[in-house]
Amino acid sequence: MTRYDPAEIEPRWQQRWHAADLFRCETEGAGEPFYCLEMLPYPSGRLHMGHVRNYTIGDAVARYQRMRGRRVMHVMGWDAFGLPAENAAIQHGTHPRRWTEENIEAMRRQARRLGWGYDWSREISTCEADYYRWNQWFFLRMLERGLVYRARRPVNWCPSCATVLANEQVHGGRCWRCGEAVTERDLDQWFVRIRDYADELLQGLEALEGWPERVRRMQAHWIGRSEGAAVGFPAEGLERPIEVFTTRLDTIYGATYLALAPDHPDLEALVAGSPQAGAVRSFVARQRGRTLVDRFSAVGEKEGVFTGRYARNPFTGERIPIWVADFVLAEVGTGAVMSVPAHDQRDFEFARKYGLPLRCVVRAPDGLPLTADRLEAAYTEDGVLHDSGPYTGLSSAQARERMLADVQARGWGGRRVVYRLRDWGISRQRYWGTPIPVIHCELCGPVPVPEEELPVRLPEQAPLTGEGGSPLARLPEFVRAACPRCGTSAQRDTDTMDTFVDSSWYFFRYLDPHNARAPFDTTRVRPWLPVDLYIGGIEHATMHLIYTRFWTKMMRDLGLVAIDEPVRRLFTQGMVIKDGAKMSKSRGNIVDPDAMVARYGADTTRLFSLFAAPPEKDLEWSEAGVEGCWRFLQRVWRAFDEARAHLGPPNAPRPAGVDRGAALELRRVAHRTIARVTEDLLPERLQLNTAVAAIMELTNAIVPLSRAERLDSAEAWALREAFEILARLLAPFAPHLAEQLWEGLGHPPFVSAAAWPEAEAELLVRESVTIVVQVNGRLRGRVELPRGASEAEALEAARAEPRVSAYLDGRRIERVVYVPDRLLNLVVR
RNA sequence: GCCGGAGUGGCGGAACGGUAGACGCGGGGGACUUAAAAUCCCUUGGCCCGGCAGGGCCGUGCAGGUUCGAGUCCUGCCUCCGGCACCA
Repeated sequence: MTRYDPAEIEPRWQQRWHAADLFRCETEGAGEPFYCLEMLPYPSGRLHMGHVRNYTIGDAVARYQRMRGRRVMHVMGWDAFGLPAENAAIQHGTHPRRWTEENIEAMRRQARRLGWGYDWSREISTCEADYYRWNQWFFLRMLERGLVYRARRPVNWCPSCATVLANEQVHGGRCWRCGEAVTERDLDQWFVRIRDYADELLQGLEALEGWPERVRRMQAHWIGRSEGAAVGFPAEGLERPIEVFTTRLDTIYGATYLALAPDHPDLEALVAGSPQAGAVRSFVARQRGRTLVDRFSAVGEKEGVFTGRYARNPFTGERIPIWVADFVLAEVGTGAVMSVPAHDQRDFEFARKYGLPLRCVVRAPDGLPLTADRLEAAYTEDGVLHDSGPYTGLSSAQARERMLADVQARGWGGRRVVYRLRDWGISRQRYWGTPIPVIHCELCGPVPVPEEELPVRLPEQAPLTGEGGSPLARLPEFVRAACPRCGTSAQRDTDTMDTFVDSSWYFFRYLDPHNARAPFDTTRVRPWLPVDLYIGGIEHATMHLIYTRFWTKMMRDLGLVAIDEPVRRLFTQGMVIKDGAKMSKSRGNIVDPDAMVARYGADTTRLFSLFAAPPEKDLEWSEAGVEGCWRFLQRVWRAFDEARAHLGPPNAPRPAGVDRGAALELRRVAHRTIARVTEDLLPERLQLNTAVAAIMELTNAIVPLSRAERLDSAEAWALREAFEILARLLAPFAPHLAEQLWEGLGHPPFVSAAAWPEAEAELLVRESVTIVVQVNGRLRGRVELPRGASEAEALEAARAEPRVSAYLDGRRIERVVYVPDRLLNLVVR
C-alpha cells in the first residue's frame, strides 16, 4: 500500500500545471468569460492565514468555473507601494524596493506551494513605473476636468506614520494602519472630488444586489446624505452673512445663539477688535492641539467661548450672540449652526452650561407647548409650531417647506444637500509611492507635467528618516525643474499619492497588463467587466470599495469603460481567529502557512480553511480540525488504494445491474453529491463548508465498497464512477490529490481541465420515499411509499402504522395536511 | 445614541415554513497490537419508563403571536459582535 505523501505529490502537480501553462487566460477566445478576483495583497513579508483563506476561496471558485467551461480570469498582483516598506527600510537599512521585491518573491513562492492557479503572465506590481505612470496619467486627466484640486485645509495627520490620511483611513480617530491617535494639520494638499460623485455612489448602491447588505449600509452611512437648508445670518462686522446649515428650519424661531466651529474661516475676521478676541484665540489654539480621539471621548462635555459679536436672525430680526463651540465641526455642513436649545440636545446641553436662553417653538401634535424652565431635555421630534410668527400652527414638515420657499424668495439662502463624505485627500508626505506629476511655478502656480514626460519616475535613492516632511523634497535634483508653461525654474511636487489610488483600478490593468500606450484598451476589457466575483475582507467596505467605485465612474466619464459599477458580486470573507482573537504578530497567535504546508500539505491546509466555517463568518483555528481534514484526505487516498483491485478500465460500458442494490445506492449518493456541491459553489451561494461536507459523505459511502473482498461487475463499475466523480468534485478544493486520483483512474492530465460532472436527473429522485407522519404536528411515524403517492394512499399507510393508529384511536381526523413525498400531518381532536 | 449581523449539542457548524443537530472535532465502548501510535467498527442533545425490543417528555437566547406545523415568519425584550458616532 502506498502512503499519502503530499510532499511528494503536490510539488509534482504544481510543476506540471506550470509546464502546461494551465491557468493562462486569453482575453479573447472561446467560452464565456468569468472574472474571479481577489483583493490584491500588500507584500508585507509572508502570507498569513487570512490570505490563505481569501485566495483559497477564490481559487476554488476559479477552478470550478474553469471546469464548467468558463474562460476564467484569475490573476495575482501586488499592492507594492506603501509605508511598511519605507519603515522597514529605515529600520533595517535596506531599500524599500529591495524589501518589497524580496517579499513578493517569497509570497509568490508560497502562492505556488498552495496550489493557487493564476495566470502569472498578467501579474502586476504597483511599484513599477509601467504601472504607476498610469496613476499619473489619471491624475492629469482628472486635473484637466477639475476633478483634482489643490487646497490648504486642516487634514488628518498621523504622527507615527508622519503623513496625512484621508477621512476613510481614520477609524475612530485613529490611523487605520498603525492605530496612532490622529491630529489635525494645515497643509496644501491635492484632493479628488469624490464628493461630486456622492449622489451617484449612494444611488448606485441600490442596484448592487450582489453586494452584502452590510457593505451597502456601511457605504450609505459613510456617504451620509442629509437634506436641509442653508441660511445666512447677517453678522455685525462681517460683510457676508454667516451661513448655517440646518435640517430643522422649522425650529428657526427658537434659535437663541449661533455657534461656529473653532476653525471656521470667518472667525478671525469676526473677532478682530472684539474684547473677546483674546479669549477666542486661546480657545481656538487649545482646540487645535486636540486629537480626534480626545474630541470623541469628550462627547457630552461641550465647551465654548462667546465671541463678543452678534448676528441677526433673518426670520425674527432678533439679535443673537455668536459663540465658538468645540462641538461644531468645520467639515460638517457649513461649519456654523443656528443653536436651538429647546429642540436640539447638543444645543440644549451647551445652553445649560453657559446660561444661554431657551425658547420652545415646537410641541407634540397632541401635547401642550412646553416652557423653557420645565424642559429636562430637548424636544427633538417633529411636531406643531407655536410662537413662530406666521408659521405658527403648521406641522414641522409644512413649516420646513414654507420657510424654505421664503428663504429662497428673500435671498437668504436655499435648499442644500450636504454629505458626510469628504473629498479624497491623496497627497502623502512619504517616499514609497507614485510621484504627483505637477510642477509648482512661482509665476504660473501648479502646472501639470506634460503627458509625454510621463512617467515622473520615483528616484531610486532618497534620504529616509521617517521624521516627517516628504523625502523627495530633500533631493534637489528631483525637485528642480523648469516650468512646463513659462520655462522659469520651478519645483516638483514632492508628495506621493495615496496607495489607495493604485488599488482603485488594478483589476482593469490585469486585463491588459502590458499596454504601453494606455492604462488599458477599452475594447479588451469590455467583455470582462464588471468583475463577476470579488472576494476580500470587510475592512475595505468604506475604503478601497468606495474608491474603486468612484474610480470606475470617473473612468466611465473619461470614456474608458462602459460600466457604472466595477463589481457585480462582492463576497466578504470572515477573519481567521485563534484563541478568540484575530491572528497577529503582536498577540503571538500566528499560524504560519508554510509550516502548515510542510506538515500537512497544501490540500489539507486549503480544505481546512474552507471547511471549518462558512466563508463569510470568522474562522476559529483548530489544530484538531486540521487533523480531521488531514485524516479525510488520507481516507480518500486509502480508499482509492484499496479500490484499485476492483476497478475496471476507464470508459467501460455500463454493465447490467447498476440499477439496483449497492451499485444503485452508491450511484445515488454520488450523483446527489454532484448536485449539492454544484449548488454550493454557485457565486451567489458560496457555501464551501457544506460542499466539503457533502464530499466527505460521498467518501463515507465509497469506503465500504472499496474495502469489500469482492464486488460484482455492476458494483465495480459504480465504484469507478464514484471515484471519477469524487476526483472532479475534489478538484477545486484539494486539487493535487484530485489530479493524483484522476491519473490513477487512467485519465490523461489534467482533472483541473476536465469537465465538471453532470448529475443524472433520474438518480436524484427515488421511486420510493419516506413520508413523515405527524399527529397534531408531532412526529409519530414514517411510512415508505412509492413516489407520487396520493393523499388517500398515504393516509391508508399511516393508519396501518401501530404508532400512528394508537394516536388516532377513538378520535376524529379533523384535517389532513399532505405534502406529497414528504409529510402527512393528521389533525385530530 | 443610530445602523447592521448573530445567539442551535462539550466545540466548529447543518437544516426550500415540514424527521432539529448533516459533516467534522471531542467523548465513551470495542477490534487489531506484547504495548502504544495509526487504522477500523459501534456509540454519543438532555431527562424519564423498560430486562431487552421499544417508547414518552423536554430541547434552537427570553416572552408572546401567526400556522395543521416555527431554528426558520411577526411583535417585544436580553446578550454578544461589527460599523458610524457631538452630522447641525
